[in-house]
This record gives sequence, structure tokens and C-alpha cells, in this order.
Amino acid sequence: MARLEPLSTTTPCQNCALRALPIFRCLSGAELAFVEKFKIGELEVQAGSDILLAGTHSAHLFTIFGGWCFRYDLMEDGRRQIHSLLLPGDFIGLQTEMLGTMQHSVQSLTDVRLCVFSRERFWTIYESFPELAFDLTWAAACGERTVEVALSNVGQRPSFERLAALVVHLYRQLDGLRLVKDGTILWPLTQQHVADLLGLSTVHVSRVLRRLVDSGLVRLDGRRLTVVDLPALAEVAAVDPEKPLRRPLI
Amino acid sequence: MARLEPLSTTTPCQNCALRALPIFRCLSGAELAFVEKFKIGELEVQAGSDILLAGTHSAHLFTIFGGWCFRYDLMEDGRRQIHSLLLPGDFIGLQTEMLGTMQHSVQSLTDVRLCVFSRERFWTIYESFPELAFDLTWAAACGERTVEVALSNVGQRPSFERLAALVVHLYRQLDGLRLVKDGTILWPLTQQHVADLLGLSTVHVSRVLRRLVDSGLVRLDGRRLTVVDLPALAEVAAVDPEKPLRRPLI
DNA sequence: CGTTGGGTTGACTCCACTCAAAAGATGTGG
DNA sequence: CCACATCTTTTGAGTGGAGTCAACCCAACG
Repeated sequence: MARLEPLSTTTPCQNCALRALPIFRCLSGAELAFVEKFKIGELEVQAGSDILLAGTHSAHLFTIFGGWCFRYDLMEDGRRQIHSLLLPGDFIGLQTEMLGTMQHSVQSLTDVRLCVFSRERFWTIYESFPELAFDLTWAAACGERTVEVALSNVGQRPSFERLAALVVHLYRQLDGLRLVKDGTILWPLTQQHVADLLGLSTVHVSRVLRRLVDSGLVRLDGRRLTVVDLPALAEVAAVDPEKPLRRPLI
Repeated sequence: MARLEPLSTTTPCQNCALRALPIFRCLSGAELAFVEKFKIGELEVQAGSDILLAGTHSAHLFTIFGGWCFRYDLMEDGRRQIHSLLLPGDFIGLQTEMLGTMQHSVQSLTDVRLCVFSRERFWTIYESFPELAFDLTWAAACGERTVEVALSNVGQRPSFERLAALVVHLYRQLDGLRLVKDGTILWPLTQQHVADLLGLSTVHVSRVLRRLVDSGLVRLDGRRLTVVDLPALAEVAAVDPEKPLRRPLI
């Protein structure tokens, strides 16, 4: 399932294309230099690989450089809840450091390229780089907020709104990452993924997704989704404007 | 609504009754001394007070010393999702520091006593007390996990299981805080609160709660709830053992 | 007392689930 | 390149869980 292939060709953090995006906070020269040393290398994983497993203690920490992942819980009887999608710039594995073992699992949704960080040097962040330590707390707070939004979505909205809200949320995130081209985003999610994200059955997702497409608000061909009318979509989703937050990138 | 009354009588952190509990990590002498200085005073708030409001920037940070609170989101049309209950030892207001403003609100469920901390000195934690900074990230990670569990609960379980899981989770938390007496815990939640926690209607909560009591697994008189058979309740709730995590107390 | 907020109960509706079958897709190996 | 298996999506029919609406009870409280 998991195929982790270390790469020889790595990008220096200074030239990181992600870092240039305005949604990310700038790091000082010293911080950048440290991150550079903190980084072990890069990793390429295939779609559908388990990157971290609940109950285990990961040997590494990661930042997504490219591709999509998702965090999820699995219950004994097989029910799965996806907590959130993880996109480029998202940090993976904090729980390992804090809580001893991962409580949830992380899986890749597309082929993914990860930056890999050393766990041994993790503590030195707190000793020597308070700004970076602050950023780690920041990242955790962002992650928490993401799950809160998902909870409100699943708990309060009917299925049509719920799906619309997912699309709007995703679209906005990808827009900040400059991954929207002409209103079109990548849509690597199977209906099973959507069902487990939203707490619906796959059959119902199929119907609601069709209804959404038939409404003309979005178009869907294969693995690409086009948002035809974002304001209208946000309207039916009943989501607030939600100003994009500048966040740290480690 | 909110009545914040500063108190003259404050307990020194060394003698804090909470700190003696085994679920909390021990602080070093130096750390304790700093927390003591970091602390401004104590605050008593009545049940039903808004402690923090979404969209605002709080002047203070808090730790719950006694009583219950809850975090929640409010949608424009009035729908409310409660993300989690906050119990003694829980930290309130991290989001203010990280994300600029609170994204969710916090309200007291019972009369509550809070330890109040200075926001100005917040940054010195990261500069001077890496262990405490680490603990803040830890607290954020714990908070995230709590919401994840709630999301899995709401997204995957039918109402009866969902309610049972809430009771089990709460019981275990309170047990760690030594707030269980003969299998009995405080139950300050109205059915409206439970509905907004679980994503159900109040009418349905009434019915499911009755079904739970009729099943003999729990008893409920007034504002007290007794768990008659915890293993059986955990069984119907389909929750995993979930070993209690030792966590920091600030 | 009357008022108010919380809880209960019944009747009815409907959203979303289950079960089932079949039609595309996608991929694999012979 | 075809045959076959597997995964994904679609569609229909029937069911049931949870919502809505409404009336009513009860306790707390001014």
C-alpha cells in the first residue's frame, strides 16, 4: 500500500514555491536556515498510501509540498470519518510529538510529495526558535479550527448545503494556494470519500452530487470540478465570507 | 449576560488542587513560578455567561478552575453547533493569540471560576519557557483531538449510540478529574445543549434520552446523572477503551 | 398567581439509509 | 488486445430514523 521513496533531488526551502504565496507568513533568515537543517529530505508517495496510522508513533514529521491527503478515524466495524483534507503547506504528525501516538490516521488521496523532518531535532525548535515554536502552536490551532468547521457542517446542515459548503471551503483553500484555474479545481475524491467526509451514505452522495450539478452551480467532468457561480454556491451553502487567514509554513 | 467579578482571594498555583491530579503533568519550580506571575487573578462567572465571543479579540486568556463551559459556533439563522465541553483544567482563548480573533464562542454552562492570564506576557512564554510553550502546543493538539472525536461521533453514529458515546466520554473525563461520586456526575446540560452537541433536534433528544434511561444503563434525576453499567454503556456506544492521556495544566 | 423555560408526547412528514441490480470505468494478466 | 475482476457510479423501490408542528405538563420564579 505505502510506497515511500526517498528522493535525491530536493528543493532548498528558500526557493520553495509555496513560501512565495501571500497566505503564508514569512520566515526570518535564521528560521529558514534552521528549517533547512531540520528537513531530512523529500518523499514521494502514491495515491492511496497510508502515511501515518492511528496508534503508531511516526518516525518523521511531514509538510505536504504537493498533492492531497486526508486525516481520518476508523471504527472497529469499518465506519470511517474523514476529519479534513490536507493540502500543500499542511503539517502532518504533530499529534505524535504531543500525545505520544497518533490518534487518527493520514492517507494520501493523490500522488503526494512530502517534506520530511527529523523528530530528534523537534525539541530544539522550542529551545532555540521561539517564533517557530509559536508557529507550531499556530498550526495546531488552525487544524483545530478546520475540524470545528467540519463539525458544524456535519452537525447542522442538510446534505445539499453540506456538500455545497464542502465545495466552497475547498475552493477557497485551493484559491489561496493558486490551484484554481478558470474556476476549475482538481477533484480526486471518490463519492466514498465525500460520504465519509460529510457523514452520508455513498448512494445519497451520488444523488446529491447529481442534484448539485443539475442545479448548474458546478460542473463535474471526470476528476475536475468547475465552480460556475461561487457567490450563489456560497449562498445555498449558507457559509460566511470567512476571510483567509495568513498562516505559518514550516 | 456576562458578569465578570474579579476576586481578591486567589489560590497560589503551587497549592492548586487540580495540579495534584495524576492526569496533569508536573511543572518544574521555575515554570510554576512563572505561571504564578503570568496569572492576573481569578474570575467568577455565572452560568450562561458569554466568556469569549466569535469575531472578537479577548483581552485575557483563561484556565477553568471549576465548573463547565462549552465552545460553539453560531450560524446566521440561529443554528448552533457545540464543539466540545470544557472542564476544569481546560485552557480558553488560544485562538485569540494565534488566529487574531476567536473563530468560535465560549459560554459558561454552570457557575465557573476561571484563572485569568495576561495576554501581554504571553509571548514571554515562548521566549523564556520552552517547556510551557510546548505545553501550549500540546493543549492545542488535545483540543483538536477532542473535536475530531466529536466529529466522528456526529458523522458516523445513530442517535442512540451518539448519546451513549457522549455520556461515556464525559464520564471518563470527569473521572480523571475526580468529579465522579458513586458513579454519579453532574448533568447541567439542557436537552437543547445535548441537541446542539450531537446535531439532533431537542424533541428527538428527549425521546432518545428517555430510551437510554429506560434501558437501565443510566439514571437521571434532575441535574445528576448516574452511570449504572459503564462497560455496557461503552459497548452500545461502540467507543474504544481510549486510555486517559496525561496532559499539561497551565 | 401568571410567566417563562425546559421537558414530554402524539401525529405526520420527509430526508437519508438500505438493499439490490446494473451500467460504466479502470486495471490486470494471459 | 481481449477477458476478467474490481472499483465506482447510477438508479429504483421500499424503509425507517429523525425532523417538524403542536399541544400540554411541570417546576422555578418574580
